Amino acid sequence: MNSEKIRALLAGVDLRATTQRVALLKELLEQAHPLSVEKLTQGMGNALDTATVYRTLDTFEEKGLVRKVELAQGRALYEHAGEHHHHIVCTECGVIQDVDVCLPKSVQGTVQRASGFANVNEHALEFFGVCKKCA
Amino acid sequence: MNSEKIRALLAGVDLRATTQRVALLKELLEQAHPLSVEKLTQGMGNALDTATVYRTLDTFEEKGLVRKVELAQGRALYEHAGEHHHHIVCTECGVIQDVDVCLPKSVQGTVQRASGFANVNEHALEFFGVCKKCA
DNA sequence: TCCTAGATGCAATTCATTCGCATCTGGATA
DNA sequence: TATCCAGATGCGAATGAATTGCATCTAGGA
Repeated sequence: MNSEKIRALLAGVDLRATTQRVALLKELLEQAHPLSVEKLTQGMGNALDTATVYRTLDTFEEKGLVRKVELAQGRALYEHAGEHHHHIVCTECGVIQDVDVCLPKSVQGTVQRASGFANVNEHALEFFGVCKKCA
Repeated sequence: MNSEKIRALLAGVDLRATTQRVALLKELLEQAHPLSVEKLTQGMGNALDTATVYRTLDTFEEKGLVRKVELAQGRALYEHAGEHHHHIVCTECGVIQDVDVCLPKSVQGTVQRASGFANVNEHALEFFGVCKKCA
């Protein structure tokens, strides 16, 4: 993914293409799985300040560029917001993998009726197991 | 729920029935929904030290008495481990409600085959929406 | 090229959670 | 029932992710 495409992505959501934003978005696109702020920062050679990474990720999330994934104990993970999908986590080593399984479409409607909520917009689904390497 | 029953629950999982454990378990059973450590402590009149609450909840979790629910931003919630169920969270006010919807039984098997994991033991499923009051 | 709203870096802060350690106590034993 | 001690608790200090205040810098339009 070259810089121009990344700058176009930023322009598409009305964000100034700062050096830091380009670097961070590139990192998120290249590492196509959920990453902690620490890993992201390391991946960019510690060039960005931690506070900047947090603020930028928040901005990206508001613009729909990234998704925040709360899987790990005590630290948030972020991934580029491609198509809707879920994850499976190894309870031994913590490795995270995408899965393409999702809920039957009818479920959110069922939940809405059963819960009495005015509407149901999203869901999060994670599986936990043991990966081959750890088994 | 009287103290004797609670002491029996503790004995059933080989835990000493201390004043603190009885109080905490009682609180968890009476408030039948996920609670933060802060709410739990308040609910017991701030009688227990925070560190004790954390340590006791960890112990309860190991023994299968409580389940830790990671829903809120930056703070864990705990609920008495009754039967397997999921939650729906209001994205406006944060209220959490149980839902009895679950995945079709076949899904974990599908995930196992698709992911290449050695086994799939658990899953977490949360819905997000807007409750009637906030709509 | 100039100008400024917005972005960044740095340091200090917040806040949930954990830990070290001295003291206390449940419950088994004599 | 009195004694004893492994395990539990309280307190305070420490940790670590995340946030914030503020001075400085810069992207990008004028």
